[in-house]
Amino acid sequence: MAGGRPRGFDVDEALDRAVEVFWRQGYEGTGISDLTRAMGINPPSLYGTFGNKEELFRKVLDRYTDGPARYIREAFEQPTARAVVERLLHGAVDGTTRPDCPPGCLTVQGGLASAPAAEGARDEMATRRRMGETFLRARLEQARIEGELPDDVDPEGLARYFATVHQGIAVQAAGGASREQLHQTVDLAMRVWPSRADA
Amino acid sequence: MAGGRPRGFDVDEALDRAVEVFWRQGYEGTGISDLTRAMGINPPSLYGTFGNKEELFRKVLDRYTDGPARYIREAFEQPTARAVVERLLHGAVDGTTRPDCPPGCLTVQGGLASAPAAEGARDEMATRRRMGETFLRARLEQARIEGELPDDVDPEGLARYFATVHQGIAVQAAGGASREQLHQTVDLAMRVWPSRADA
DNA sequence: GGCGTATTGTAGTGAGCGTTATAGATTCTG
DNA sequence: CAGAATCTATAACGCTCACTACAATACGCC
Repeated sequence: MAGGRPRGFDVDEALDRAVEVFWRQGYEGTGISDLTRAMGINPPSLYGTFGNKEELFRKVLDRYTDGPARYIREAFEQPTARAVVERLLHGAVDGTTRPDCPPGCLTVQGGLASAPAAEGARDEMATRRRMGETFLRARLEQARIEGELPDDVDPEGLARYFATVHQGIAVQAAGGASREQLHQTVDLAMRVWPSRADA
Repeated sequence: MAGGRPRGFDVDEALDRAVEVFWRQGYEGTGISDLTRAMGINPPSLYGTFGNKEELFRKVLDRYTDGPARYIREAFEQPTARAVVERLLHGAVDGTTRPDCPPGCLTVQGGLASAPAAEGARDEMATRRRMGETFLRARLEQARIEGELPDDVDPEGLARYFATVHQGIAVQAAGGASREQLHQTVDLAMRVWPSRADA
């Protein structure tokens, strides 16, 4: 086993550049030349290191989950279910309106419709969106068991509502809505949270 | 002025086919060959009749507004602002989950991120999304003046909230959510509607 | 130093993109 | 029927797409 010529670029740094390009232009709107230019490498380096466009995109999604979309995992560390949801939605607002990043959410931008050739990437994005909703639903079920939520609340329906708001925020941000405006929207959305008086 | 050879296809019928293709595959995911195949015509007929891809897409958006998205205009015919919003959101659920059409909303699918070349189409979709929100805001302002809404309500913020839910529904539908599930989501979202007791 | 190995830049692959030149077909006018 | 006008199909345009052969380069190991 020998050494071989060392890689001339930092993999994570290159991934960060790729995240931004896919984020701004979507999967289908991004060409390999856009990526190589932003990453500062040539096509053979890209293919040698990341496989192909779709595999690179999956690695970009992972990097996105651990980076700009870290707020999702962090939200679930909150002590109460209500705090989890508040943190999730307000975090989404901050994450989709960062001045140094494209507006919107990587897993939504261009992940709704696509040519058959991009089906793999589209399905991957849909799966990741569903995962967040599933986690939230489990957290709400736990909250009902623990008494934080009334018994007559439907955790699945409530989780879907908040997921809908979450994704709506991404569309709003992509359309140019401001951070302040969307934080206000989240405050409104939180009014749906069931109070014990409701039941 | 002479007659010339008559057109061998129905323009509106061809537009309907184009609507469905763009709806399913997005603007960038749709090739001219996809369109000509679905419309049953050849490229010169497409270009002679509709201009080019972007002009065709604008005509497709118009046709979509008068067809599958008719519910938006119709919602504003309701007598009260609350009924307008209810009709708007429940109409959106039905429109984005039609069994005979692609799931989701044409003005959202692929309208969030794109290559610079598709900027025109993207801007057009963003503008149309904003229009609905602006109309709704005006209707809510009117409702406050007429006393249907309390004075301390912010029509702009409330309109943005419902627009967020509206667009979130489109993402949910594109991801496979069912009609029943989303109608339930709308019922939850409507709980934000301000009651006079709130103020 | 020489060998094996991994990464590099250059250049190019076939396929598909949006678009159009060209010529034949079909209509109305005179 | 002659001629102008319009739409048609075939075929191709230049360009970009995702992807890769190839040969040169830079390392660890013996």
